[in-house]
This record gives sequence, C-alpha cells and structure tokens, in this order.
Amino acid sequence: MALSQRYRMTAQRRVILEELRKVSSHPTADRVYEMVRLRLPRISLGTVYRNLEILSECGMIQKLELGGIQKRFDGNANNHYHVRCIHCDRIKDVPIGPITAIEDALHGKSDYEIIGHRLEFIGVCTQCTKER
Amino acid sequence: MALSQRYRMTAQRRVILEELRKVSSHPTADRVYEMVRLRLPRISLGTVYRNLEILSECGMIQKLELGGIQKRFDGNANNHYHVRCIHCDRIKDVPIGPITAIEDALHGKSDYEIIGHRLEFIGVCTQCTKER
DNA sequence: TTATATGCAAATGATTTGCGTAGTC
DNA sequence: GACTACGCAAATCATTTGCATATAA
Repeated sequence: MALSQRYRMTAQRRVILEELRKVSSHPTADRVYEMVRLRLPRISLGTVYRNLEILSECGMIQKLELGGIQKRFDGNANNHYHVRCIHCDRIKDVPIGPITAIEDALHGKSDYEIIGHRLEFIGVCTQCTKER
Repeated sequence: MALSQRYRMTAQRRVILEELRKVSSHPTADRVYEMVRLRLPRISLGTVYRNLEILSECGMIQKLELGGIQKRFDGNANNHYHVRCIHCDRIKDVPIGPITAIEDALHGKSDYEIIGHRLEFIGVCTQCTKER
C-alpha cells in the first residue's frame, strides 16, 4: 500500500517473480504458491499473496481482475488483453495492442471522466473445442 | 443451476426484482438485501443470493462480474456497458450499444474461438471529481 | 400433492492480517 | 541497527449450502 516504502529483494520475492515470468498460464495465487514451493518449500501462502500484491503495485507483474472468482497473475507487465475459455477458464494473451478507440466511442456520452477500460475476450480454447 | 426447473414467483423473488428495477445504482447483493428488507423484514440474505442467481440465469436481471470484489446486479437485462468510478466504485450505465467491432480486431489472431467480450470503462464520477 | 423456495445457521473458499522472529539494506 | 519481510495461524468477508419447514402451482 505504502508507495513510499523501500522494498527489499528477498529470495521469496525473486523466486515468485522468476516463476511467474517462466509461464504463460496466468496462474492463480495458489498455483503460484505450488510453483514456488518446489524451490522454496517453507514459503507460506501469505507471503505469496503479499508479494504478488507488491509486485503488481510496483508494475513488475500484472494482476488480472476481470471475470472469475480467483485473481490471476501475469508475469508480463505490458498492458495487453486476454481471452478466457468459457469452459475451463484457461487464459491466454491476445496479440493485439491496446484499442484506444474504445474510449473514443464514449466521448461526451458519460459524465464520468474516462481514464481507461478493462476488456477481456470470452471464447473456447482449442482443447475444449476438441473435447466437445 | 437446473435450467429445466419450473421456477415459482414467490413474494421474495418479485420484490427483489421490483426493487432492483427501481434503482440505477447497480447494487451489491447485501445492498439488495437492505433494500428488500424494508418491505420483507424477515427475508434472509441467503434467499437474496439464491434469487439474484436465478433471476440472472433466467435473463431477467444482469450479474456484473468485472472489476471489484463484490458482484453487482443490474435490473436492466439488456446488454450494455458500464463505467466504474476508480475512487468510490460507483457504477453507471454507458449510453452506447455493444461494440461488435471489438471482436473483429481479434479475427484470425487467436486460436480461441471468440464468442464475446466483457468491457468495462474506468473513470472518475462527478461526485469524486468535485471532492478532489 | 409435491416439487420448489424459504429462513436460519453453519460451512466454504479466497484473501488478509496480527504477531513474534528473521533477514535485508 | 532499523525497518521490511517472513512463517504461521487466526480472522475476515462474500458467497454458498444443508436442513427442516413453508408455499406456489
């Protein structure tokens, strides 16, 4: 929360960041916990949550807060969109840049001062397409 | 869950629907509970949750599952977008229709079969603009 | 009459937090 | 050495669920 804090690079924080950057699966916090625990068996789930929060605050990772119950985390901090499989909840990056035109569509039509948007695509992943 | 069920119009369900249609505030489940309790003091929170679920399943209301911790409900079942105030979380309808072109931008660029999108605008409401 | 719905309370599940100790800067 | 972070366990908060009873169709 405190943006003026001096953050320290602990082993836990480094490993969480490394593991998250290794995968493209957009894991939940407890999946990250599982992944990290292979290298740091004594790490606690609370530490994972705390660090995911701090890392996303610092802009080193991304916290995805769209559909779904659990939050997902993305080692790629660059702003980009995602597709979520409606059946299995698998999330994949989408290879298109930010569509700024979306906000233009709203110009002068809302009394809110528009500062951004959240967009997520819904679809069916290749695996689920096969299985049905 | 069971789509083949025969739903009954109980007093509780009717009042929840009526109250939700009265407001444009996109309340959380417990706000709906408060609203409904003025007319049905003995209703339980569980009943409110169960009915909000059923009503949105039937397409009579909308469940908003974008940013934020708590789900929000919308008495207007027509598909439309929302703006969320980044400071106070107030949600307002946005007077533009579905932007189908958004999905076209993705054509051929993802191996997911795209079936839709979720979009929410982020902004600052008039009240929060004044207060800052 | 009979399946669906309710009220109540307890359970669940994700996330957060308090606290005493450990480690970084 | 001072302050941030950790591990652990308990707390929180939104939401869901089991169960006995009530009610719509």
